[in-house]
Amino acid sequence: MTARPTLADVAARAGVSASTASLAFSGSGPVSDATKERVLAAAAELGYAGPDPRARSLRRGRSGIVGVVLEERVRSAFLDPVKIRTLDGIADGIAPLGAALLLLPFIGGESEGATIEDAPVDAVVLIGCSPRVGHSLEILRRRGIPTVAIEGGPTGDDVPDISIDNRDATRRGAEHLAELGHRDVGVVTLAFDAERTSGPVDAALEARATTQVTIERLQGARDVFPEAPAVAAATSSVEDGRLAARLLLADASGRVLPAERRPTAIIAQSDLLAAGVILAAEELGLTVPGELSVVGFDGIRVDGLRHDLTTLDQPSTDKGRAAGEAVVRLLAGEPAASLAFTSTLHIGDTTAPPAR
Amino acid sequence: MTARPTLADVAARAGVSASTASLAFSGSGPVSDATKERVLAAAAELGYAGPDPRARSLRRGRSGIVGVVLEERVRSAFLDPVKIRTLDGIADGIAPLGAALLLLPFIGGESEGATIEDAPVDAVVLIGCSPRVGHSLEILRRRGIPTVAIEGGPTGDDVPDISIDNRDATRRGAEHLAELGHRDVGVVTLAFDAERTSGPVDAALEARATTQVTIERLQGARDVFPEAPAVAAATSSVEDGRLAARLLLADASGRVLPAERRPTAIIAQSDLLAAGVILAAEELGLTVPGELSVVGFDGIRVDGLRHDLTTLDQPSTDKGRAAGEAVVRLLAGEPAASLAFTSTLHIGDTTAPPAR
DNA sequence: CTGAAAGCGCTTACAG
DNA sequence: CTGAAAGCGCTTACAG
Repeated sequence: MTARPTLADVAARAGVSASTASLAFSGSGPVSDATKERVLAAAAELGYAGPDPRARSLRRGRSGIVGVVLEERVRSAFLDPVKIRTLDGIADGIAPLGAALLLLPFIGGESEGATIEDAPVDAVVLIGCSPRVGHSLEILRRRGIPTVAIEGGPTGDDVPDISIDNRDATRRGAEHLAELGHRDVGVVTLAFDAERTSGPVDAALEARATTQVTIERLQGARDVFPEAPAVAAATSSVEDGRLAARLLLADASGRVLPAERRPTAIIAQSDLLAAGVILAAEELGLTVPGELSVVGFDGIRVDGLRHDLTTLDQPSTDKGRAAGEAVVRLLAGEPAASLAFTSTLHIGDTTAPPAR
Repeated sequence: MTARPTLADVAARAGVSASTASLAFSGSGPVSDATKERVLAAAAELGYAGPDPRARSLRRGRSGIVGVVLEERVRSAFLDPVKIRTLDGIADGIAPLGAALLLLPFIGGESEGATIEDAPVDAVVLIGCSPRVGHSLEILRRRGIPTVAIEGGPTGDDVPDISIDNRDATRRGAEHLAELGHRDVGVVTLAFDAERTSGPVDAALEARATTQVTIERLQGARDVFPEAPAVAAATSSVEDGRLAARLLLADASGRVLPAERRPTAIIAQSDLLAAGVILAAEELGLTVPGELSVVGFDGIRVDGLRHDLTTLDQPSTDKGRAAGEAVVRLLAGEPAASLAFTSTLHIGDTTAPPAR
């Protein structure tokens, strides 16, 4: 026979009923050792590799798969170390489920295929806030799929949101600079909108902002330095941090500004951006922290950075793990609450009193 | 009613048969507009979100999911830009399928849950070679799941393997150095074994090597410089590249070796390692390429690196896309052949004639 | 400890 | 264009 063998074939060959054969595989019922052995032997002879997961998941009502909705395509999502850690935490958090992670493209992409609209998932984790989170939530609610958001903004009572103290944490970083004596402080921000507009931040850009995290962290900086000029970076990367910093430290022709016309410190909204700021400073002949203090955000180790960055250490993995644990709870029919984590100010060697 | 509505409920409410309701949703048969509308209206009233993917996949015999087997846990896998690009290419290649990607942990990890042994996948892509690839292939063969390997080494006729010219490409990079006049060349390699042993490479380490890529690239370097000393890095990262390079450029106390006792060029087996080599050189006061030439491998843009790295540009995304396309072909019942891509030597500004 | 029966929710030939 | 029927492959109460 060329068709793949089924449990019925195995049962027939072993001379038992399908029910008994099923029990022999799942181990969830009493089967005599002798029978079990006979079933397994028959399976081996037939080349039967175990119960079909599709049939099992229909029957059990569970697929054993947890979906993760990424904001962008795979490539861009995994360029961000924080997102990777979060994903790793999710994998950890759902470990008791023994479920695998299904990468789901953000709806709105033209992917006709598996989306949150029809993927065989038992639960979904939404990563990152976005104007379209609302729409995703609606679809998932309708499908009755338990959902957890990470930094999803307001989600409603049925969807736990796992977040961090973006504003408070940034404020603490800013206060650290203020205590060192800094008065002229610039900010290098993450993107504000889906178009990832880069360059000096003005009221118009702030008004059309859709990225909660960027706004909250900017507010934290402004809580201490209300007049701080800000420059938006297109992506969270060293290179874009470098470009943004040059707008704060150099003139149009790329020459370093005189000391009284440039900030003595820069608050970057991510560690990758901060690494770019440091790079820009050093290229312009400015020492860090002597002539420029730099504060980051995230607490990742930037590969290749030779500084101990002063930063707000956020628990990315914990965030993911908490989301995973919330999924486990929801699937067990238990309530799962929203949760806000606290970031820790790590004082490294990139901040010091200003030279003047 | 509190239970989730089914297609039968919708059909009943619309006053049609289940078959017709099914057709209204799938669009794969002739249904009058009026009937279709009635069905959709009934679905809306009942809050029916569409056919259950589990039932559909059982009936159709397809789940719409392609599994990707990673060598390690999520975190480590996504630290490697080449792997991310490959994944992105796979997503691209299987796009016609409209299938989603399921991240499967390498078997052998203790994950009890969804593995290649029982995940509801239509096909699987194995990324990266490893001693355990053989075992994975056996399981997948038994399950009758079409499989494609990327750099999987010898896989057998039924499993297409997508690879690149690791040895030839590296040899071309080495020849470029030879033509520039280099005679004393060192190599910084990727890991040889699962334990990721780092440090000077000796015969014993080479003998127990399990990573095909590392071996092939080392052979390519030895084709031109048979005596080249090699140092293994634990991971493909800037930091580990820096540490390995120091073993070739400095003495035990960290002082730079005299010119006649250190290589004039280093071949690194990845661009991240090459960036680390450059970093080490600059920290030791050596100029690149004046006092040290550096060749990388991969052709990724290393975030923050201010050099135009001389490297072997490998088509990572194409590799992934080809694997995805092979999956599409296998699922269509067509044959899919193994494929070897060619890398291109990109001559940047990190190689020059040796000073002496 | 084992078996007969029902059914998970859908799709697909097959008639009409 | 629409409906009745069978069945995808399994698991789970329920009897015995």
